[in-house]
Formats: sequence, structure tokens, C-alpha cells
Amino acid sequence: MAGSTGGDGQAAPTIYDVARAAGVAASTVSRAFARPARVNAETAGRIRRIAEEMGYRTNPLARALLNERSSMIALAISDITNPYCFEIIRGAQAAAMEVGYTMLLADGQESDRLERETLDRAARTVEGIVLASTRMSDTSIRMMAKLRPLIVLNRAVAGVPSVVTDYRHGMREAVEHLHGLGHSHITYLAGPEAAWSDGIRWQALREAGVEWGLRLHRLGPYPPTMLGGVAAADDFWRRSTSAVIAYNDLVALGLLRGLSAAGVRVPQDVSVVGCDNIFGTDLVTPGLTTLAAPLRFLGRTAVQSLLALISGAQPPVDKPVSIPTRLVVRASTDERRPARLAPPAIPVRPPISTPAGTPAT
Amino acid sequence: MAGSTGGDGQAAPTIYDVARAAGVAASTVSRAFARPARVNAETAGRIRRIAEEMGYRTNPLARALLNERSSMIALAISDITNPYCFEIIRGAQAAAMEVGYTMLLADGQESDRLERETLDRAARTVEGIVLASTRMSDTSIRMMAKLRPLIVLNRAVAGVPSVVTDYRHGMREAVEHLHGLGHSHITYLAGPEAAWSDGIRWQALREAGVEWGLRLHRLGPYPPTMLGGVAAADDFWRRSTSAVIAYNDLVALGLLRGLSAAGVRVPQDVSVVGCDNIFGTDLVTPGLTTLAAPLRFLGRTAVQSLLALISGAQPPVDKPVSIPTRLVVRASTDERRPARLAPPAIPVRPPISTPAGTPAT
DNA sequence: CTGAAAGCGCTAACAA
DNA sequence: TTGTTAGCGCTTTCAG
Repeated sequence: MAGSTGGDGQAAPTIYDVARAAGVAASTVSRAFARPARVNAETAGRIRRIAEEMGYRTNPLARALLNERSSMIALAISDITNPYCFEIIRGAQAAAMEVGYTMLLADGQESDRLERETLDRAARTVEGIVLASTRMSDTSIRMMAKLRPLIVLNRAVAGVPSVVTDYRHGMREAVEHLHGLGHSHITYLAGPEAAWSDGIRWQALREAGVEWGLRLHRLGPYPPTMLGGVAAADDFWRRSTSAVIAYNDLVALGLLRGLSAAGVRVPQDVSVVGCDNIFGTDLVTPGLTTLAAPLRFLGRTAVQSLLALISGAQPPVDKPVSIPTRLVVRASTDERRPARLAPPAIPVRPPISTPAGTPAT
Repeated sequence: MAGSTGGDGQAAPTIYDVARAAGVAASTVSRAFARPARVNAETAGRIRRIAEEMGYRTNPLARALLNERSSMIALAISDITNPYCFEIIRGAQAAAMEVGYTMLLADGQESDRLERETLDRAARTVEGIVLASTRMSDTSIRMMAKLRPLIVLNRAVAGVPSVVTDYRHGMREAVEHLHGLGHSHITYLAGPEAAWSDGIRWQALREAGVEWGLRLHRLGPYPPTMLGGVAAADDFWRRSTSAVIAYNDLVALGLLRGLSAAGVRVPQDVSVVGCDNIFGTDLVTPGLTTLAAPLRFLGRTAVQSLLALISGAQPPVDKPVSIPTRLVVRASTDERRPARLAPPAIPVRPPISTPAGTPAT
């Protein structure tokens, strides 16, 4: 048998088919689904039964054409493979599904152009957009926001409602933690300059530094990847402080690898702190102390805000919804050892390998 | 100003607006975009320019209503937070984007019912479906496949075209590797019984065992998560062999953790092999030896097959497209040490802690 | 090469 | 409570 490969069985029944079978008008069928209260209970029941039998499903496209209610939202992500996104996607998806919405995924593949193109195509189809991580400029975002209800995640754009992580408070906690361990100098490994979250983290860090009387250094920017972290290890080598806070966990993970390859021990020689608490941070040895962003909750909150926006709410466009962080302390941070000021005796600095093999403990 | 929060600026221009502005009929505008060859070159140019100026974008919904060509495909995933999925999603998304398709993400959250519901809703909207990891039964899948062009990933369903990983060959390689290290007994930690990939891996493993003269044991099934792996460590304790192959990397990772907590050394006491090569396998210490599935390529291939199917190709429904694996050897496998037969002297087995801050994937 | 008209499946008005 | 009608924005005939 030729295999019923294609998906084209008999045409799907339309609302008219159901109406005919039930001996009512199409609008009645429509009502039976949308506003059962406005239909004779018995009739409604019969219609629903017949529809069920015929395997009728309302065509969302047709509905949307009329209504602008496609029951779809778009989630824009600049790089799907970043573990940072996974939990956000999950949270967003769950929140959307709960209210019968479908999620359309727009991965910009780290390209501003691709991202806008995708979003442009999707914009007409969806009822709203969540920008979860984006390469787009504030201006582009504002234009997008004019087109469709839109929520930005972890970024503040004037005039556009957003949901952000409370890094200010979180960074203070992280610095307090390091201060408590006896560190007096902290190096910050910066992320992409264009990233709003890099700016806010650095700023929060500096404020916290003042508050706790610590000296801050800044290195970078580095790509927000493990490779970026490995490169950072290379630079950090020169002017190392006893504690580092990395732009995000990937960088911190790469840093751990780079330091380990260079024979620097964590936490004995250096304490390392990451950001986000992504998958993998407690897999590595030592486990990474990190400022945990409630990623799933962020995704969920963003979608819920978006849905509110869609149904006409007027969220504050200049006071982002702020979600608290939690400092997850693992083994990568420890008391400052006075001994460390003399760097480990390594005659020739070994080449720092790209993340191929394993970190040699 | 009250903040232009909602996304409702002036209504988007329709094809009629453009037609009027250009002084032609709507059908001409339509043609100017779809079949420029059939329009006077100059007119076509003018129309396109005007359309551009007005910011006209064709409404995909309206087009789809008429055509059934929504330029959307659905990717169904049973659990988005499983790192196994990330690269698949990425590959699929890239392939879709390349040809101007948008991807709709259907996360079933590990529930058969949710998955079908979501898919059911999406089915009408999309041109085709990729089932990347699914809790659905063969029967449900076949029904789905009747409704829409559909490709299954890493699963063989009679009558439905699929793209699978070549575990048969891969497992042979893994066993050969362990055999080469001097292991003579291998324990397989089974995944969910319903999972096609569990069946195929076990079967491939047994065949390879026969071929290389190794004895196989089977433990489980375990949930395909880190927690499952931790639990497996608990059982494995009893009848440990010198080598283990886990259903997937998450289980292997959990196993590493459980063994480490119990004082069993890897690879000195036990060699561990995982499956898939997900993110994190080279983060852990020791690095996990794993049978790498080309996840991104799988996603890409599945989408490409789907697109072919949509355009009327008749792929073989009973011979899945098979993608080769690659054995990634890291530190978790090593020569069998004769000494290990005497288990490490641990008076009281320490409690095996659950992974603390891990996303319970 | 271009225009007019019909209609995809649905729902919101309005009428009965 | 139910039916009738019109039309969402687009494309595809079919005439011109």
C-alpha cells in the first residue's frame, strides 16, 4: 500500500457541515461553542455532540481573521541554545497553555536582522509578543511595541512594559556574601556592552561595592558564552583579585575551566560567582555559587503580563515588574586565603584549551 | 501621555489600501508579490514601492485561510526543559527559518493529554508537524499523521515517516569501547518502558554484547532524569558491574552524582557511558563518555523531511532516515581495575542526596 | 497584462 | 433563543 503519507484525508468539516447536520444555522453552532449560555441548553448539547462525532474543530485561522484573536503569542529569543532560555521558555509555554494560547518561537540566532525578520513575519499572526532576550535596539523594540502588545524581559525600555530581575538587591547579596568571606576586591567579567542586563549588573555591583567597602574591577566585555569565560580566565590571570563575579553562568563556567587549566584553584585561590543558576551550575566541580534568577517564573510572569496587556490592562510602562533573586551558595566561593596573594608557581603558563576535554581537577 | 502601551496604532494597511494608492486592482497587487512575472514590470515595481512605503505586509492568516499555506510548522516536545531538546529545537528552527517558515512550539509537559490537546489546537494552523519527543501512542500518532503531514523523530511508527538516530551502530561502538578497556559485564540503566528509544537501545546493546562476548544486565526502568539516575545509583549498588550504560545523559549524570555520594569512584571503580551528549556532559567531573546524537542535525533533518512531505514528496514510511552517532570518549570510562571487585570500604552507606538546586529535568 | 467577483471558515451585528 | 447577512484580507478564477 502506498502509505497514507500526506496528511490529506477528507476535508475537515466546517461549521456549516455541523450546522447542516444539526439542522441549525451556522451562527448557532458558533454560539454553542463560544457562548453556550445564549443557546437553548438542549440544542447546544446536541450541537456539541454532533460536532464531536464529526470531528469538528473550529479553524483558528478563520476565527483570527475576523477577530484578531489568534490565540497565539510569540516568544522571541536571541539564542535558543543558551541554557538561560530553557526555563524561561518552559515557564512561558506553561502560562500560555493554561489559558489556551499557543506559543510561537522566534529564535533570532543572535542576529538582529534575522530576529526582526522573524518577528515581522509573526507579528500579524500573534496577539502579542514577549521579547525574552533580544538583540534589537530600543528603537526597534518601541516600534514593535506600537504594532503589537509587547513585554520585554530583563530589559528596561522606556515606554514599554517589562519584567525584570531585581539585580540590584541580588548583587548586594552577592557582594555581602563575598565580603563576609573576607574578600576585599572583586573583579566583574562584563558581558556584551549592548546588553541591558550587563549595565544593570555592573551598576548594581558598584553600588553594593560602595555599600560594603569593596573595590571593584571590571574586565571585558566578553561574549556571554563558555568560550568567553575561557578567554576571561586568560585576562584575569594578570590582575587577579580573590573574587570574581561573571556576567552570567556560562561565562563563569568557562572561567572555571580556564582557571583550572591554568592551575588556579577555585575556591582556594579565587572565589567565583555566576548569574542565573542555569542547568549545569551544580554539575561542575566545584559547584558554582550563583545569583539565581527565577527563570521559569520570569517566563510565566512575562506571559501573564502580556495576556493582561492584550485584554486591555495598562501596566506601568516605566516601572518594570521586578522579580527577586536568590543567592545559591555552592562550593566555588570560600573564605579568602591570605596565602593566595602569591600566585601558584607555574613557570610557563599552560595553554588554555577550548572547552574540549574535561577540566583537570 | 498615557503611554502607547497597547499595540493598536492605526490599522495595518490591507491589500486594498495598496491597490487604491497604486491605482490598480487588488488582484494585481497580489500578483505583484506572488507572481511578478505576470505583471508589467514597471507596474510591479511601482506597486512594491508603494507597498513598502505604506508598510504593507501580507496578512498570513488571510492567506492561509484561502490556501492552507500558513508557513507554520509545529514542533512537539514532551519536555522543553530536557537539555536533550535544546539542540533539536535549534536545528529545527534554523531549518524552518531558512525557508521562511515559522515554528510553533508545543510542549506537552510530559503529559499525553496536554500534548494532544495542544497539537489538536495547532494542527489546523500549521502545515505540518514534527514530533520530536512525544508521550503519544503509536495509534494517536498515526491519527495525527492522517490529519497533517508529520515526521517522527527518534521513534519508528509503522506507516509514518521518521528520522532516527542509528543506535544500533552506535551501541556497537560503545560496547567495543568498553570491551577494549577490559570490561566483561555491562549494566544497562533502562529508561521509560514506553520509550521507543529505550527499546532500541537495549536491543542494540544486547546484539553488541553477543558480538563482543559481553554479559548484559538490565536495571530499571528509571525516569529519564537526573533524579532517576540518582535512584539508579541506589540499585546499582547491589549488583554492580564494572561498566554502566545509561538510557540517556541525564540518568548518567544522576548516576555519577549518586555514585560519588556513595563513595564509588568513576572511572576507577565503575565506567559510565551516557547517551546523547547533552550540554553538561563535559562540565561534570569526570567528563561523561557518551554516545553523541547529532541533535541539531536531527532537528534540521526532520524539518527538511517535513517540508519535503508538505510539498508532496513520498518518503519511505517504513524505512526511517537514519543518522549516525559518534562516541565521545571522556574521563568517565577507563580500564577495568581488577581491584574493584572488592567494593570500597564504607561502613554505613551515606544517604544519597537529591540534586539540590538542579532544575529537576 | 489587468480587473471584477467569488469565496476560504468564521463570528458579530441585526432581525425575527 | 435563533436565523440572516455581511465581511475579515487574501487569492484565484474568469472575463476583458
